Amino acid sequence: MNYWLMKSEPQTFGIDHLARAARQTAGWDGVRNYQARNMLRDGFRAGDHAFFYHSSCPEPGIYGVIEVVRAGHPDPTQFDRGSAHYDADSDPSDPRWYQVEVRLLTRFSHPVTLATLREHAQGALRDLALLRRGNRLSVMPVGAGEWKFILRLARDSRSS
DNA sequence: GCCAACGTTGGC
DNA sequence: GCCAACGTTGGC
Repeated sequence: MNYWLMKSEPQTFGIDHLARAARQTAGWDGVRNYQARNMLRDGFRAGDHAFFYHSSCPEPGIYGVIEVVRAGHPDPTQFDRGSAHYDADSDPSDPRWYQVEVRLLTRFSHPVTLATLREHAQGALRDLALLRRGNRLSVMPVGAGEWKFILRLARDSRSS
């Protein structure tokens, strides 16, 4: 099983949206970055887990855990003229953009904030892609050790 | 709203 | 292929 971190702006699609979705499942669409696309297409497997990260909001951080229920497949919004993510240059016979389908597993009662993650930037989370300077990837891998460590932070913040 | 950092575009 | 201009991301 692989571990990931997936970013979204809660104004657009946050963990509450996923919680209210049918079967608490949704396509993670709209990713328009080639490096992220490659991970969605080639790296994600059904059964993988991911942190749901909220960006560009009052309290950036990890708000819960989601599970990949369907591996990479073409993102339908690229062919939808009405979509903000429509891509006129994408060829249906050779789609350019991919999505995965995710299901909500756990919503943390308190988020693991970016500030908390940064407290460990020199320690257990020194290799976390999220904390790398200038990182703008919306999808990124998380190591097994980092995963466990962050889950522990979530548990600790719950009891505080 | 500001700004740093990065990706993409397009002229050459 | 280079690189300047531009657009986007995302924290603050």
